[in-house]
Amino acid sequence: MHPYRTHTCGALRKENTGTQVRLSGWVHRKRDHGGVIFIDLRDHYGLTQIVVNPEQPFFAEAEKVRNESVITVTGEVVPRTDETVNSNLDTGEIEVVAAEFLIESLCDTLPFTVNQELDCPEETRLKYRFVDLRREHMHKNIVLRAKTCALVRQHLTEEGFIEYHTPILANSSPEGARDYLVPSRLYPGHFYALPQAPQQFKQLLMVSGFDKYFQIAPCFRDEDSRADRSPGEFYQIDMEMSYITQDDLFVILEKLLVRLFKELSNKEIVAETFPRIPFKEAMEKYGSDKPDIRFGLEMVDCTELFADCKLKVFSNQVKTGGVVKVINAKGAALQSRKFFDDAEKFAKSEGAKGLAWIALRDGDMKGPIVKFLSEDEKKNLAERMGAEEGDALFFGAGALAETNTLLGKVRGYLGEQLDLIDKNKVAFCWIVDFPMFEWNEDEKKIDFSHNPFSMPQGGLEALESKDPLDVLAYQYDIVCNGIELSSGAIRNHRPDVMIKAFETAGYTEDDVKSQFPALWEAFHYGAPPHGGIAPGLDRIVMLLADEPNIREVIAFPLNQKAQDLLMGAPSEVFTKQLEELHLQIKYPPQEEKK
RNA sequence: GGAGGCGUAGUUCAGUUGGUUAGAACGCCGGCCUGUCACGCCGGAGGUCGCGAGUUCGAGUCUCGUCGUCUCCGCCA
Repeated sequence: MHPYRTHTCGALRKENTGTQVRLSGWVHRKRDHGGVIFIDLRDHYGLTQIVVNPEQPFFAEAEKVRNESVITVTGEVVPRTDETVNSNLDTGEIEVVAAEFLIESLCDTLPFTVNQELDCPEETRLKYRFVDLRREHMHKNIVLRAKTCALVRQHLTEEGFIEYHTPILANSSPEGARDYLVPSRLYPGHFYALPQAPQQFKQLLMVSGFDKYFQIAPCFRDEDSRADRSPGEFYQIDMEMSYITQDDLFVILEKLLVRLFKELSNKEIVAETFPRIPFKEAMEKYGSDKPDIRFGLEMVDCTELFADCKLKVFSNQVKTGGVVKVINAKGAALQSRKFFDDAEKFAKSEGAKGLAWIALRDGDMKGPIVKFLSEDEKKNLAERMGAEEGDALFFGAGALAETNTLLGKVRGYLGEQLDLIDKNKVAFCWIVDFPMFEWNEDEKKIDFSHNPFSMPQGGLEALESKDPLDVLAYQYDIVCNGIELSSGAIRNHRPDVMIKAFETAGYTEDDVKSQFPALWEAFHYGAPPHGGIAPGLDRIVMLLADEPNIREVIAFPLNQKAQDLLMGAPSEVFTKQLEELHLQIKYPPQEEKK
């Protein structure tokens, strides 16, 4: 076997002039001038130009070698003349003149190009992921992901955290997402479940007397995918701490996230202490519990201004307990009629009955609804909204929750259409004070609105004295640019408070005991107050890399239908394997086995 | 489970009111070229227009169905 490289393809500089080197890598691009061939040789580290002269015995071989074949070249480092220096390359001041040329392995005709990143179907990219990952932006993303993990470990270790490993073969949990099950060979009819999150384990570690826990934890959920949600599996930066308040935790997480974005992206962090927005306020102002606060367009309640309005769409809502909410799109009055029509079309596509609007131009209010408004109503509206010449107002009217959500979507739409979103900024916020319970209209009962293990604000006293629907929880979300990075909570570590909370949601003490035996037991043996959070690693890397799709930051993602097109998972298994596991397959009617 | 967008060469796309042999760029194959760096020039191959049915003298184009794919809703710590 011949020796491989002495240097990488990103290493050589002018100072290396005159040395004999050996480089190995992929043929990134070839420029064949007949008399001389230039090869851009690529490896993980960079590109180096190789020169092959015609008198060499391997010249014909070099002419034939296709892009993405792997070669090893030996030769001298030669400085480039001033005119031929390539300032786009780190190694652009030199080139290597080939004296030996070895083909390590050949490349077939490619399914898509590596040296030009043209779009191609994701299906093809996933099937040839090993080629796709060679492309610069994918290669960068995966490296960025590794850097993110390294920095998380470094930072959290410096902050006194310890990384733990929790089981992958865990137990099925009754609430939450659908589990991935693993059949047990030793116990017929029994199953492990892959963890949806190491939630209970990390809480048990706190009870076990450890203090600051973290884990870059794989999580498995059998749910459908989205652009920002990978199917099947994803990673969380899972954290838990004892003796901590909500505010303590916020400071710790702010430090981590600010450091990640400062060191790994060029983006401007809008505020290093993230605004804390109560859930209710977020819904009122942004119509979302994951608002993008890189832009304004906040919704303002104008309900009472339209109590006696001639426009029935508004006044009827006011009379029947609904609301009228308004957005002031500053400077949008001069947009075309099509702009307003499109906005209404968007609102309708989201389920709105319509989208009223008013444009302030030529010193007056213009728009289809203006004729129904009195002078007083116009004046009060303009005052409430701070509306001036050049602004455009958009209206949502209806039941409170639906109007908030709908107009919130319109807000996002307008933010994009009016180009108000600065892609170079990252705006974090905390959503706090989530309600502990919510009303389940279908089943006519009170449900937990998020995590049943959150500590209610005010503890036992609040549960006993307040209307359950008014009880808030120490439950919070961290949101970045309109993407939810994580939920978290100060946990409920008191069995008495737990029983009361579960009773409120219609469960008995026995339910708690039987469904969550480990935590229930553990909390009877001295449990410290504790809390935590678990920001999604993939989503963070997605934001750092500015990728719109989470699969762009995962080396081998499943496709939308939870298939691995490269490896062929999921696949059928041998009958013997099924027998060992005491399993029999019952196919759905249309999919009889061939 | 539901809705929408898309589906034409290996890849990205064009393709007129339905009308002759479906085009371009990149890639591939062959030839020419000694300083390029998205090298250049000449030539060539490559297509079941996703699939099936229908309307029509005639369908890439219109209709219906079906499959695939992406996005969204449902679902989701």
